[in-house]
Amino acid sequence: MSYPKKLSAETILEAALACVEAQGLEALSMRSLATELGVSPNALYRYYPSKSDLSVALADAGGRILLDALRDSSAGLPPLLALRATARAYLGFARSRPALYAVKMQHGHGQPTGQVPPSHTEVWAFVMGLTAALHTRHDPRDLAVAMWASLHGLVELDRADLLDGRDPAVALDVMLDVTLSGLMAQQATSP
Amino acid sequence: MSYPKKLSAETILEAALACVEAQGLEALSMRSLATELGVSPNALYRYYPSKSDLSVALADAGGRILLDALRDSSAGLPPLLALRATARAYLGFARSRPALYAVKMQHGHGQPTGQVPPSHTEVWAFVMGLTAALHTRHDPRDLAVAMWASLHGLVELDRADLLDGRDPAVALDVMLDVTLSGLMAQQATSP
DNA sequence: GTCTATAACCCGATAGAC
DNA sequence: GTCTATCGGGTTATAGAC
Repeated sequence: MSYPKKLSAETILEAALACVEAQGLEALSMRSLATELGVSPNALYRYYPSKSDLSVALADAGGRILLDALRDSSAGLPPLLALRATARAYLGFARSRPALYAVKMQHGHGQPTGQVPPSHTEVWAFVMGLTAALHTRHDPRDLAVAMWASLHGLVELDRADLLDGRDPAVALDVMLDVTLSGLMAQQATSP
Repeated sequence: MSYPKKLSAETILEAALACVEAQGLEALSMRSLATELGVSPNALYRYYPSKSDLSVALADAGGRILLDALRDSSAGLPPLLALRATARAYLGFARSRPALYAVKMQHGHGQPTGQVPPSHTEVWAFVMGLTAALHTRHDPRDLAVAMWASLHGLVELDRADLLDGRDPAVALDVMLDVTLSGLMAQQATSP
C-alpha cells in the first residue's frame, strides 16, 4: 500500500482546507497538518516553503469557490437584481463557510508578504463588472470598492459579534435598499 | 505593608499601547513587554491574568480614543453633515493609527472570550445616535450597522491593500454620496 | 502577605544534518 | 522524507525578596 510519493502540493492543500473548515483557521498548524497526513512536519516545507505560502494557496482556493458562488447567484439577471443577488450570495458564503471566508480574506497576518492570490483579481473584476453595468456617473471602481467594503464590513462585524443583535441579512437588505435607491436617484438626475 | 511596586495595570497598559503603536499588533508579546518594562515576564500576570485580558484592556483604550475623535469631528453639526464628518474621522483614525485601530477591532483571534470592551458599546451608541437623528423609515440600528460595516470594510480592504489602487477617501465620498442621496430620496417619498 | 524572579513546560515555526 | 535542535512565545509552578 505504499505510494511513490506520500505528498504533493494538492494533497497538502486539500488536507489544509479540510482542517480549516473543520476546526477553524487558528487550528491550522504545520505540525497538526503533518500529523494528519502521517508525515513529519518538515516534509511540508518541501512543497510550501513557509506557512504563509500555504496560506496564499488556501486564499486562492477559497477565492475560487467564492467566485463560483457569486457567478451562480447572478447569472442572467439584470444589473440591479444581479447586484442584490450577488450581495446576498456573498453574505451567505461568508456565513455558511466562515473559515473558508476567513482564509480567503486573510491578509497581513504576519509580515506583509504582498502576495495577492490570482482568484482575488478575478473576484474583483467580477464585482466591478456588476457596478459598471449600472452606468452611473461614478467610477465603477469606486462603486465596487464601496460595495465590497460594505459586504466585507458586515461580515466582519457579524463574525466579531458586534452587530448589537441585528440580523445581518436584514441589515444587508436595508443597506441595499438605501444604496440602490441612491443610485437610482442619481441616475435619474444625472445628465 | 506594600513597598515600591514596579508595576501597575496602567503602567503595563501604557507600555503595551506604545509597543503596539510603534511596532504593530503582532509584535506585542508578554515577554517583550516585560523586557521593555524591566520586569520578568511572569510579573505581568498578576495584573492581567492572560494575554487576552490585556488585549481587552487595549481594545477598550483604543475605543475610547476613537470615540473622542468621532465626537470632536461632528460636534454641533446637523445630522447629514455629522454623519459625513464622522465617517471621515473614522477613516482618518484608522489610517493614521492603524495599529491602534487593529487593537480596537481585534476580536475572535483566539478562543472566543466573548468580552466586549466597555468603550465599544459607547462607540456603537454614538453611531446609532447619528443614524437615529436622520429619522428615516429604517431601523436606526440597521442603518448604524450598515454605516459601521461600510466604514470598517473600507478600512480593512485598504489595510489589506485590496483597493485596486483606489483612494479610500475618494471611495468613501462616493459611498457617502450614494448612501445619503438614497436616504434623502427615501425620506422624500416616505409617508 | 504581597509582589517578583527563576525556571520550567508546552507548542509552533524553521534550519541543518542525515 | 526524517531527526534533532533552536528559537520565540504563552503559561504555570515554585521559591525568594520585602
